[in-house]
Amino acid sequence: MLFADVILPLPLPKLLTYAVPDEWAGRMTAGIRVEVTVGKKNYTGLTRRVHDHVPEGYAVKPIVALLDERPTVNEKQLQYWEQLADYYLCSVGEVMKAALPTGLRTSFTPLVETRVRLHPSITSEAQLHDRLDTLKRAVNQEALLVRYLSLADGIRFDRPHEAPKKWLARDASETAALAACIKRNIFEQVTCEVGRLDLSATATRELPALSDAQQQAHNEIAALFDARKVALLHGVTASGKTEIYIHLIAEQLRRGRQALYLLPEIALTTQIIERLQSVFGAAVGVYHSKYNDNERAEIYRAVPSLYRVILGVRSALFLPFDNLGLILVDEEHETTYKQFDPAPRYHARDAATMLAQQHDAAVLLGTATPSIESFYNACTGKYGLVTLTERYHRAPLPKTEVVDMLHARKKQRTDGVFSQHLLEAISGALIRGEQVILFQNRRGYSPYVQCADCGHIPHCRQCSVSLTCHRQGQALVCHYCGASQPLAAACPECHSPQMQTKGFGTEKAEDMLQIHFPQARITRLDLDAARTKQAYTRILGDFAQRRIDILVGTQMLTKGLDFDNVTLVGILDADTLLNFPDFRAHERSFQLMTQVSGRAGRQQQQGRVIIQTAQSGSRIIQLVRRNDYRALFESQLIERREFHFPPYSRLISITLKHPSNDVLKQAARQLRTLLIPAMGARLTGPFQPSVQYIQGRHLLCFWLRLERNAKAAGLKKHLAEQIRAVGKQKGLSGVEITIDVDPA
DNA sequence: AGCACGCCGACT
DNA sequence: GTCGGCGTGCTC
Repeated sequence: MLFADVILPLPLPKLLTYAVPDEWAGRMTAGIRVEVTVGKKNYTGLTRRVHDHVPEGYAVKPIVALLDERPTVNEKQLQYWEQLADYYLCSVGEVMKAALPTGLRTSFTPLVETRVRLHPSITSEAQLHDRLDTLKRAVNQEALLVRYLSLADGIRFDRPHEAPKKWLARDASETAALAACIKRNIFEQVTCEVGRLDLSATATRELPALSDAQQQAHNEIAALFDARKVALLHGVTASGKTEIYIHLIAEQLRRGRQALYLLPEIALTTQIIERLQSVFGAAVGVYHSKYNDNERAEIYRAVPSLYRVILGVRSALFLPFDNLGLILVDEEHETTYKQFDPAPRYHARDAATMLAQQHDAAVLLGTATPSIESFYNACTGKYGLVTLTERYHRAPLPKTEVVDMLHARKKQRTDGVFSQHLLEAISGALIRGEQVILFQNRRGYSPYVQCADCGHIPHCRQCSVSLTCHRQGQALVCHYCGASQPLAAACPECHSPQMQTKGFGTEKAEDMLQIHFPQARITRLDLDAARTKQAYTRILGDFAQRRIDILVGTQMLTKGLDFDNVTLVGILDADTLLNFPDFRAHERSFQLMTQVSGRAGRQQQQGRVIIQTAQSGSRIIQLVRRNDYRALFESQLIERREFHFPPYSRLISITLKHPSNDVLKQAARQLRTLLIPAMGARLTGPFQPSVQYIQGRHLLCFWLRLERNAKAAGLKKHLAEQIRAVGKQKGLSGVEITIDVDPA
């Protein structure tokens, strides 16, 4: 008698065991999708281990159905899932949910097409002519046959050409004629499975030539790969990292190995897809959250057989690679690589190094602004560092100017949110026919509204945040729960009609800009303007085609887009970045400002960056101005060491949520009591996060700082057990506790 | 995650 | 006296 331990898409702490019916015993191995019953419901699960240990203490249920002939998930993948579940403190089932495309967990429907072919009773030219003669004056039917023959491009009677019905019969009369032909046994109809994948790309270009600097960097990277080291490529913006990537990928393909090229969600544009396809043709597969369930399932299936290069977002790490030789993590510093909401809360950069170890594959992290963690790893010798200090084609780095907004306001050298200095620079650029990018890291019209008479600020009913004003005061929106309401004309407290918008977001900036430059073509690029992928692509396309003069947007603008006519970048309000309540605020603001600055400047002309801030003396602002990453790194290290933050500790954040503040506090006290004996000073909290309740639930947080050594694994296991124990206590079962290992 | 079980308040 | 609220526990 055989049994199988099955991974299920449920938050269960362990696997469930099912009996394998004898008829399937021969085919049963790990990694096979099965349908099983849990309680009263059926789920698609995945076999992990097949064994003959008879389970005791419960009645074993049989596997209901076998969904695969051969494993859908290979042994390497299964081990990878377990490694991630261990590291990120979640169940293997939760990893499976992230890893297996939904299309493979539900019924996956292949795309079918009705096709038409010559009836099998027609086996020779003579018979075809006989059948044609029976048509007599049915001109439509005859025309159809002629079209079929031209589509077929020559007849083979043993294996007649199958023409898609939609190509043959394009309107009602042709459809009627086709039906008549089928009735006359001239044609027969067949249903065919067709793929959804577009495999039409062809390689049209040779490998790009590398400059001396690129070649040098390439050679250093190759040497690090030989030494089995992760390479960190620190290259200034527009230093031509992509050409190096293409060469490294080509080398893997020559060795018969696969390459995975990871990008943050938003940077996966047609620009980069086309660039890779032009060199590698149909060997390039793209894996993206914008594809639907069925398309993703097909790409998954095509990875071992068809694709040699995968360009994808973080979930592409879970594709069934059989011979992975290289993982590129571009824009390594991007926080969107960290999955936040459902578990597994994994970081694609770190998960990539784990995957690479398993495949003995090389890893290259690329960025203009390395994360403190990665640069630290490079400095301590864990990673190897490769630096590109000059821009491609020797284009100069942009010149950065800082406008002290406090001073400018005093001297009346401002107009609304703009300094005269910035307005003059924009004006100059427009006159010269050059394009401008303006960055404001806040969407909406204004971050809050306030009554001029009583000072009242409308807040969200469910979350402890002020409501953001959108569409020039047409709506008040909560950025945490999404709730939206119209902005009342009068103050809800004192009925004064003086509700004023305070501060500014991208919408207000766009409006005010249009007043200053009525002739200019101005467009906004933020989450609201680019709700769909089409809208996003259209705006970028219009900007690239110079149909837009000024682009105003949030960090969406910063993601590695290259436009060759942008000479001016304005950062409208650096203060919102600098004052963010987070230990990474300075690192982040340096990254954002540097990345957005990198959009300025074209091939031979130096670009210009203007930063507006009330904190012109801020060290971070000075470092951005000098483009001094090293100094940023050194200063951050001092802070991180003092407060025991990463890279000097492994940080785990624990968040408790509950509608009742009292229940929440009790749960937090309990958890602290349970953890303190083993954790001691490693545990801090509970403390209130900057947003105290979200969607009607109060929040409390803990921080756990673990040593960067082997002891961490034991403590992590202990943490998970104690959290489960809190959930089992009477009255506390409703408290939701989430663990975030290495929070972004 | 779902689902059943069970212990308390408001109804015919 | 019963209906149904959701807190609790289990799923193989």
